Amino acid sequence: MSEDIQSTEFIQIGLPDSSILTVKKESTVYEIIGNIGKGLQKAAICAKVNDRIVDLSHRVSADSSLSVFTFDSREGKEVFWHSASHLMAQAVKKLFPEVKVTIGPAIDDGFYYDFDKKSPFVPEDLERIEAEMKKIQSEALEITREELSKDDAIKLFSSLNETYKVELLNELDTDKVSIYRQGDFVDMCRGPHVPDTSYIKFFKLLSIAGAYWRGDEKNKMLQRIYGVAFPDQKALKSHLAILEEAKQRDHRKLGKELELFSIQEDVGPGLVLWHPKGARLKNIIESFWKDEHYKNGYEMISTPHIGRANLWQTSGHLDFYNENMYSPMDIEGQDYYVKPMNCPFHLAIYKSKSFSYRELPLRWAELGTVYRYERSGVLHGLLRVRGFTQDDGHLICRPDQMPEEIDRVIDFCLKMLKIFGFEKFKLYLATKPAEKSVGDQNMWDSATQALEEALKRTGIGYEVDEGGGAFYGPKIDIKITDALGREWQCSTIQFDFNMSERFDLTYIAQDGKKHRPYMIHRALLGSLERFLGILIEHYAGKFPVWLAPVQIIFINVGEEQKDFTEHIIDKFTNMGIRAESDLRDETIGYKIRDAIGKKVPYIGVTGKREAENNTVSLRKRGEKDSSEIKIEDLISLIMSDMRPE
RNA sequence: GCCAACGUAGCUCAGCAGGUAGAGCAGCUCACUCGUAAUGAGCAGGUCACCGGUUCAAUUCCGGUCGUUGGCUCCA
Repeated sequence: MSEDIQSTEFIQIGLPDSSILTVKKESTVYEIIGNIGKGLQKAAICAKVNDRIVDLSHRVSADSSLSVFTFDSREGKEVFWHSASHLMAQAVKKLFPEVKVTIGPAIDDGFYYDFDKKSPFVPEDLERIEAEMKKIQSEALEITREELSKDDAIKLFSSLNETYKVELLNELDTDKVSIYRQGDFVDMCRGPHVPDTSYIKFFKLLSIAGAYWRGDEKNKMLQRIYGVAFPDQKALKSHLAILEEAKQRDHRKLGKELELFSIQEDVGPGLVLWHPKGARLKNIIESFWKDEHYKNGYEMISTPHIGRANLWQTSGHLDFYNENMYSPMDIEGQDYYVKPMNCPFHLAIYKSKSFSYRELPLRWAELGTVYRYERSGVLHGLLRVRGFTQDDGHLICRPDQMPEEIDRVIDFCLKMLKIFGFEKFKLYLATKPAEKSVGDQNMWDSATQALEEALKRTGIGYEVDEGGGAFYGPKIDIKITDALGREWQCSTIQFDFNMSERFDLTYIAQDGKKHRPYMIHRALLGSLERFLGILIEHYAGKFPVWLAPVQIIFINVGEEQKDFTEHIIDKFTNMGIRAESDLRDETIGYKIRDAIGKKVPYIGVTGKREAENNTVSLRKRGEKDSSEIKIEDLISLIMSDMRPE
């Protein structure tokens, strides 16, 4: 090559900090990163070259932009975990050659791989697989990408008897596919991947589960293995610690320990029994909820648990929600159904008189207990039950009032959730379901648009959940993030053109004619059962004073202070403070320990000194030291925390 | 509903190559009267989820049912 064209052998790489790096043409991404820094080169997992995420072995042949992803980025994690799933698949194929591989993606907090295996994996298999993975990891097998034609790929995977891969290939409409090899393992995969198996240093296989091929219950059930992996030991350990912490906070465990609720076989799965302390908690939330609703312009209404078939026919539930409803009961020859939703009753109230445009908007709310058939396998503590109390509400308004009503309800909702200690939210716009929906397309379009505009006005940002709407309309769902960073959906704001049609709702407008109002269903906490389950885990059972079923436990030091302690309890109880005493003939250390286990905000010790001074020795939750406080001061301390904010 | 695991005292869990069960905690009684995370002793507590089969004998083995758990599908 002559001197004068040498310049064309170099290309320019633009970095995110807008600096330019000049490198040799056909350099690998890995080499280029080496020019940025050795540390980054070592930590790099994949990179984005001109908006395409590529392997580090990717050769760059023209001027490009480049950004590097380490494990700390979402992209880096995804590639890392995806490679971990391949490592696991390779180990499984080695140990169980007869197994067919299917797919193995990264998920939010780890990865899985689905295998078709005749006899399911047993827990001991996980250890063997982990050991094999360790071996392959230490061999540092290079992970290489190849591109080949679809036909060649089909031939390849047919020869390997990987029928699932062949099935996937047959459905691809591209001509060229990529495969990745590591040692003797080959998988069809878009990639990218880490450069070699040594990257996947620290991992743990967590669980085995059945999963349908392609997520369709009509298909064969495959064997799924879940795992996590990290580039360093500390991260793995802290991840496992979070899993352990989640176990400790499990609302089913705490619900039992703190005597909040039970779900019993003889009563029925998915049916919650609220014990005194749990009912206390639930009642506190309910009365707070009612107060807030009155303050925010709502009226409370109250409706029955069952209704005649006619009602459910009119509402469309018998046609569209039947699989979630329980069989009817016969009352004097008429079919009655237990309610799966409250709305038909609310609309029946609306129908009972005629409304002027001046009376709108109506905001009606009810803590209505509904019953839905849930398949046995989906029940889960308080988070998924068959009977639950919705914090339901319906807004009926004129079309011109609609945007403001949606704004108001979103605002109300976020305020409410913040009061319960949730700070992070995600908003979703759920659009028309592909199958099973009512109402014409225009209605769907305009309703969806109205919700979307309201979402935009929040300024929080939102995602679209395509096809996630209810059969009767599009909706906004709000997800909260709890203390452990887990997301939960509670709130839902659902547009409903359909129900007002079906019930023929009208109001008299200024023109003296009947017009159709708009209707919104909304639940802020969702289901009280689920919300309480989430709250228990969010607070790890250590409820703030205003929610704590027991706010203070008094412990007497000796027999002589029994009367004094009982006198205090009476006083506190009269003030509406939730106080208990432990007057047992036990050592104070024992009773303190017991009270700490109950996670109450305050423990008050009453001994000789306190009885003489009319004080209490106050020990706050989480603190080891205590301090003497006057009874009156203690009362005002607790009283000042009786309401949130 | 599907795949897998599990179901023993109020709770957490041992145990049983088949001979009707044991611990700790909680409970009760007694003694101790105690100053901030377990005082000591004693007592009581179980149709080993339920139904059926094999067996001289089943908590143990086999089958079914119910329930729970981890997922899948579905969802507040």
